[in-house]
Amino acid sequence: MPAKTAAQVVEAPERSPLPAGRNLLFLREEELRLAQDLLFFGYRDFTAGADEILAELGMGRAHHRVLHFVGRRPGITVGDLLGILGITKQSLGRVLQPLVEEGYVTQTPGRTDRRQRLLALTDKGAALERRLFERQRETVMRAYREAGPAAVEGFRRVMRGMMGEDARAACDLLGEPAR
Amino acid sequence: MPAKTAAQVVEAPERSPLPAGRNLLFLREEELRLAQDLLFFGYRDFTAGADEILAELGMGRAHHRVLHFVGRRPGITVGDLLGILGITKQSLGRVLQPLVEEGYVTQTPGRTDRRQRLLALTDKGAALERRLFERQRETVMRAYREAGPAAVEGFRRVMRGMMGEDARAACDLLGEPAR
DNA sequence: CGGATGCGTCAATGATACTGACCCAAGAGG
DNA sequence: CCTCTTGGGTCAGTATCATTGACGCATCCG
Repeated sequence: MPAKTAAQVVEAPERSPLPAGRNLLFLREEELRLAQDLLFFGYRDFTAGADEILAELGMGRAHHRVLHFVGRRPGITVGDLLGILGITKQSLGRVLQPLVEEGYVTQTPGRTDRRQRLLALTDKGAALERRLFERQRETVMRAYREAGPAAVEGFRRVMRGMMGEDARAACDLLGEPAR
Repeated sequence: MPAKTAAQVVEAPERSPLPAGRNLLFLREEELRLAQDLLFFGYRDFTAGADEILAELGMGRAHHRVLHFVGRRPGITVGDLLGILGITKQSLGRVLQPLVEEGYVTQTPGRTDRRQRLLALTDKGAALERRLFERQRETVMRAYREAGPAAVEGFRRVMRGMMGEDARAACDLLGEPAR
């Protein structure tokens, strides 16, 4: 990952009578309105495909999130998963319990601390997660292909910039090599 | 069943230090996993600030969406708003009715078609919408400033690419000059 | 007139989230 | 051994956001 801080100030004033320097310091109203629209529609359509699959199985988006993050960090503790999802123990329990009962997720006691229940995907769980992943891959790959590699890097930087400190740390951890 | 045809369609001209073959597939998978993480955390934190304000007023995200899109297209019909939001009449009614009763939104009969109820924000509604807007502006402005103008353009292209046809059309309409 | 359209509303259901309280088992420290 | 804390599960109640199906009403239109 190139950690370039190249902030190109040279920006063509497309449809704006404002000077370029001001664009950097003052986010014009219409730009933010557009961002709101993009996030609303984009996020909705990003999740739409996976939602269909989940609905067939009587699951919701929350189940997918559990499958995703458990798949990303096998052996994660319940407490860490709660921190990532930002929900309460009870909310997680309502989703996690069926996933365990139906054989998508395993719970194994921690070696050093046997109070912990380390979570991992079963083959069945990994298969479902992959199915959901592939569906979303179509959506994201199309967007990436249309937008081009440079746009993808920009997308990542902006999305990351909207995250708070906690989310950034959690996101960084998820991207690291095997724990 | 990987017929070699699919694997060989990979674009050749890229002479970057990127590894090829399996590693390329691995990178793509990791890229998409990262995209999933970014969208989850980014969208959540993007809406978090406005959600706090809404919670104080006993409202939810759905109320904000109505205020946003009605403010964006004053005089919009109920049917058009339903199309944009992608929800049912009943779901909208449960949110819209309180907004009208509490004086955030007005309903006025259409001039040409008196069956229509054209929606618009009152001063009170516009003030609340602006309050929510300013809160989100802080989040997005910080992200835009950190990422730079080129990244912002990339972000827009990618988000737009993830939208379906309907959402793109709706999004384009919203960005057009005053109807 | 009769059908289609725009809108509101009824009832029932489900997914996702919350708070507060309580319990159990296991680690940590006196 | 005996508390205190921590990781985890669970119960009860509540709220928001969404669904489907059906019905009513006013209005537009051929």
